[in-house]
Amino acid sequence: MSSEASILHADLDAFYASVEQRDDPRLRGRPVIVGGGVVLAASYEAKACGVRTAMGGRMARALCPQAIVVPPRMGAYSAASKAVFDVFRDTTPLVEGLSIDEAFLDVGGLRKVSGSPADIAAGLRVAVRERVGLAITVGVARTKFLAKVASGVAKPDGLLVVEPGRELEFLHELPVERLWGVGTVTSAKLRARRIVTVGQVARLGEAYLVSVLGQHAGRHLHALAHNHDPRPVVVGRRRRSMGAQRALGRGPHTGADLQAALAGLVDRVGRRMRKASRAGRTVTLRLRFDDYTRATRSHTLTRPTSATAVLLEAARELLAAASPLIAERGITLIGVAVGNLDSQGEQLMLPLDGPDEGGLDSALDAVRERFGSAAVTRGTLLGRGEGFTVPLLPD
DNA sequence: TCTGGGGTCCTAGGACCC
DNA sequence: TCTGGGGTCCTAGGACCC
Repeated sequence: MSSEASILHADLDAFYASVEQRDDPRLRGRPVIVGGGVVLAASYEAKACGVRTAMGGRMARALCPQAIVVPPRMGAYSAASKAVFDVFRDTTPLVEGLSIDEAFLDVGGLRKVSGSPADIAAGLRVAVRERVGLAITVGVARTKFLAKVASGVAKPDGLLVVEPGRELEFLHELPVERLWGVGTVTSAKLRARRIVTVGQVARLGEAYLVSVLGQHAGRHLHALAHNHDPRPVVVGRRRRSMGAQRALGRGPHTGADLQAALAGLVDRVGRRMRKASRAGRTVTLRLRFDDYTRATRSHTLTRPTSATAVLLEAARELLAAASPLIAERGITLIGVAVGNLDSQGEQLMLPLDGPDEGGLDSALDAVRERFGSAAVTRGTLLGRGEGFTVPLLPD
């Protein structure tokens, strides 16, 4: 680990709501809630009334009757996100995106060019404000984990540098919920044992934490409480699954309703996969029931695909197998996800007339005819046998 | 507080192979 | 006839994050 605090965690404040306030001056300085049924984002003015992300819309309006509720504009948010990430990448090539509105930046080794990490972080905040018109909070520390904790503490519109000499002092005062990976369940387990602060966690043995929280969570928490986090900033992380889901509300829902919803979801996922040139093998059906219990059912195909028809067939079989459960408990949410994502496009086996080059070329021509000339080049051929396996990069 | 839509990672058992 | 240890893949569930 570097001896210098040179990892930045940059996090846009109340992202969706801030984009709305940026784009509509009438919303500035006023409580704004994005999303009607459920709160997707709340401006700081709305948060001051007690409105929280994922809260039901009815409750949010009760807490904050003067709030302005606007529908989400996902296109505007992803455009804003792109612009912000451009600013990040102009700062350092070592950018690891975590979500639409946050990223880690490693600025180690840039001191001579760009100044100290604290200077770089301050400059980043100014650049995001000037170029994109949004407020961003930055935490700076030696580890990713501590940088993330620091930005959480510094919100909103803040900057906090945790110097190496003061790390444990900073960390140990904090409530355990500040630790990345401690959610409601872990927090409740710890609080039941009168463990409330990170400092208290740090005084516990690893074996004890493992006995309470399990192997991974126990070790993880032990390490974090001592600020041990060797994870580097990783560039170019790829998505591992793609999914879509839809809340259905309380029933009754007919079989035809469910089939239609399923087809719509698979169509959406398939489109997104093809657009991203990804193919996947594992189809997972997600269900949530009237009593808020959940179930998943999955099936792994022999070959990766992004073809809607193939994915839908697998999803339908999973749904059919789950129908007794649905009849028993009542369904309120249905989702489909495709995992085991391949970096290649969909692969197609091409039969070959003969082993000669002419056979190859005519096979390629056949593919180009079907999928467009950009779909495949000779350099993309994978193997030779009965034919060729061609990674398709569909439109 | 009665819950949307998008993800990540881990655990654990069973099948299967050597 | 009874029996190892190790590894990988699949499935289902769960915790957590924004």
